[in-house]
Amino acid sequence: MARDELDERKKRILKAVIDEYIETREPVGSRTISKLPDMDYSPATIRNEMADLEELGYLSQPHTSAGRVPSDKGYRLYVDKLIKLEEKIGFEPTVKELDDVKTGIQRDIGEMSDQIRVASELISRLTEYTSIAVTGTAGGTRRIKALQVVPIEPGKALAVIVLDDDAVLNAVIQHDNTIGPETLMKVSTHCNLLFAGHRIEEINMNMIDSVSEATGVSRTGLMPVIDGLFECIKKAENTEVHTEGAVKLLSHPEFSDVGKAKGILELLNREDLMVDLIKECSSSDGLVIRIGSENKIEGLNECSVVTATYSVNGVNLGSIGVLGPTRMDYPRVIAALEYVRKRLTGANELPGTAGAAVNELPPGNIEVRNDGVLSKE
Amino acid sequence: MARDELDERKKRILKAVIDEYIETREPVGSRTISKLPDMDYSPATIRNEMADLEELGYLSQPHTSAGRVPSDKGYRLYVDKLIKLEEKIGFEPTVKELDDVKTGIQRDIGEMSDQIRVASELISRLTEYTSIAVTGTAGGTRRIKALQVVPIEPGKALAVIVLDDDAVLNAVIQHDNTIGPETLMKVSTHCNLLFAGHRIEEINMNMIDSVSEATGVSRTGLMPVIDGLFECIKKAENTEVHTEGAVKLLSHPEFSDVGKAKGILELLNREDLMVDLIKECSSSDGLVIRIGSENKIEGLNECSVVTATYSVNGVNLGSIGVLGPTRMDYPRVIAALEYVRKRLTGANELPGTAGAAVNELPPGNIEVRNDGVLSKE
DNA sequence: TGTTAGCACTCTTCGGTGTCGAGTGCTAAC
DNA sequence: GTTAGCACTCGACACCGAAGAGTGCTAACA
Repeated sequence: MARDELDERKKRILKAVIDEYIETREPVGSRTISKLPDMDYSPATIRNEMADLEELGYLSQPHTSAGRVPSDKGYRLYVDKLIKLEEKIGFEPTVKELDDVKTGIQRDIGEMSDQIRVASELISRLTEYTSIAVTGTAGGTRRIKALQVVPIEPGKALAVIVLDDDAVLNAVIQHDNTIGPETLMKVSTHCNLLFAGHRIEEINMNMIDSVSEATGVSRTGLMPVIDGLFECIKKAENTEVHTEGAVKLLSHPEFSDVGKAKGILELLNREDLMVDLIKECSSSDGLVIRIGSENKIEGLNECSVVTATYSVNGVNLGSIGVLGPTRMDYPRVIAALEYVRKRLTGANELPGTAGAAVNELPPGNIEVRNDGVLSKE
Repeated sequence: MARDELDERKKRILKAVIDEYIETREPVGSRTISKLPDMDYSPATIRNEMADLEELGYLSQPHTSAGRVPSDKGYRLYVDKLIKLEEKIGFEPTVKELDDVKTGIQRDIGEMSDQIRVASELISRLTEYTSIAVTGTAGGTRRIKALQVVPIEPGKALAVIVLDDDAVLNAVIQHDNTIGPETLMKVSTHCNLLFAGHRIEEINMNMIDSVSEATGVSRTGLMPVIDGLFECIKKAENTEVHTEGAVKLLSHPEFSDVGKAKGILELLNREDLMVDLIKECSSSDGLVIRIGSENKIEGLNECSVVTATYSVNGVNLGSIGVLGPTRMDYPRVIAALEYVRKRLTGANELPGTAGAAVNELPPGNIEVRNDGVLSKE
């Protein structure tokens, strides 16, 4: 049936109901809607339309004599078709917040994951929701800029690698005591010369043999060093999960039941689940929105997650997800994630995209509508 | 008046009331106490004693016809004088838990603060309360074991320091481009020779001049390098706060009110406050217990904090605090903190104290009593 | 003198009842 | 197709009374 294609009035009413519900968290009645500006219908008409919308599955009623509440399907339509573009990007953080982005994101050296973490913190503050940052799995695509092996004491050394995105990694090397410090330095210099500019997985036996030849250290003697380098990279690849503003969940009345809140906070601590949750959504380069039961994790059925994946220079930095009740301020969350994308990309001065990033709206999920004045107070 | 010195029977009743209250969280009535084994008095007698204890400030009544609830003063006496030694140390973690200590605490190299963090996690799991780990301020007392300056690219280098407790620290050095990589290596070697074995604050102008002389780099040219070293140490000194098991707060019925829970969880996120809270208690080398209003932080008046400070080889590693409701299982918390102290000290093989640590009970706060069989089911 | 039994009293908890109001669905009129 | 009117439903809230836990006090007892 083509009945699923709503007419304009139904869409307007649905949007009004959802906007209202997002704001008040009260089931909204026909009278409330009919009183809105630019809503020129009587409560009775609205009632009929709302009954239709309920039949179609976009709204539901907590009990017979209550107003209507959006269903997951309703929210889906809302984020896909009903939110206007301006609502999404008409949004600017305060000066203070901008400063934070600068000091946080623009620091030019150090762990790249710091950037995502700071961004996550910012997003949590901007949206007043919990944000989850997942970094990592970028190691494979990054190149070695410099490396050094630092002798610590007999049998112990420290491998230090600087990657091309200025991340500094180190790992301890335990070697049998046959290599003296001077030799180790020579190994270090040669490895640096040979490996710089390459990705870690490009290191091959030829290179190792060449180092072996130049330094007089046997292949097996070199292995602990090579292992140390790999361990560095492994550290960088290790996905890190960072949650920001978890307590904010408690501000939302949907979690005023401690048991419920506890359940979700416990899920937040399950790093494996969070990685799945965020990563699963990060295939696309845009925003992905998961509403209520669309989340596969049990216990998140009353939550929505909006995820954005960030990459700079083609390097995947990580993803940030915003977690809140399904009754979430979607426009604001989308705006915040896109805003930070712009900053993050701009801060790293990727030529050609820095300024344009804000216009890169998520593909597919969002569509611009220019009809009726669906303004929201 | 010497009335504050309670007779044996009052103490027994007080302890019974507190034990009972800790277990059930119900105001405890005279009948309940009189039914306990080894409590050979009628409810009426108990009632009289309880009335006295209330008058003395050790108990209080939520309302006229309710049972009694311990006051902060009551808990104070409880932890100071009433808990038996066996209750405190008769406690062993499971095999799984022991493994965790081993893999976590015994890792022989890396950031020392990891140890405290793992210990904190363990304590939270053992006690089912929230634990707060504060590390740091140890940098000043640690010595440099090895250091290295790694050239990264023109104008940029990386300072790496290994301290005598095997902590590895690094910081980025930005220098004007007058020092070439070879010279930098020479500087590195000379600094390593001169500074190894010293504490960072022992580095003086004489040493720097000596490096300057040997390498031909001017004093001012060397300063960025020295600054980088200091920055490393600053990183180590930077107190880090790590909270474990914050969600567990929500398990306790005293925080079933979301507002209350939120308030405390927000406090937990305030690193500055947590550092104050934990550090303030860490002057002594034993356990410090702060009950309810004894905590200076407003909003923690219904909580107790038990803090232990850990040091190995005279080096202060940090402190761990356990945060829970005043109705906390003090014996268990004390046991857990002492148990971990033993492990932490043992793991680092401090001769002479490893085995004895468990007997080092906190000075002053705890006293052994051998009277009446105050057994607890 | 210390202990205990008995009893009246207090105060919370909880289930039941009644009212109020918001909101609906339906019908009939416009 | 829209709207006014009206009966109906159902949750929220306040009120009431019974039940029960626990107390303080008094008087009797060892």
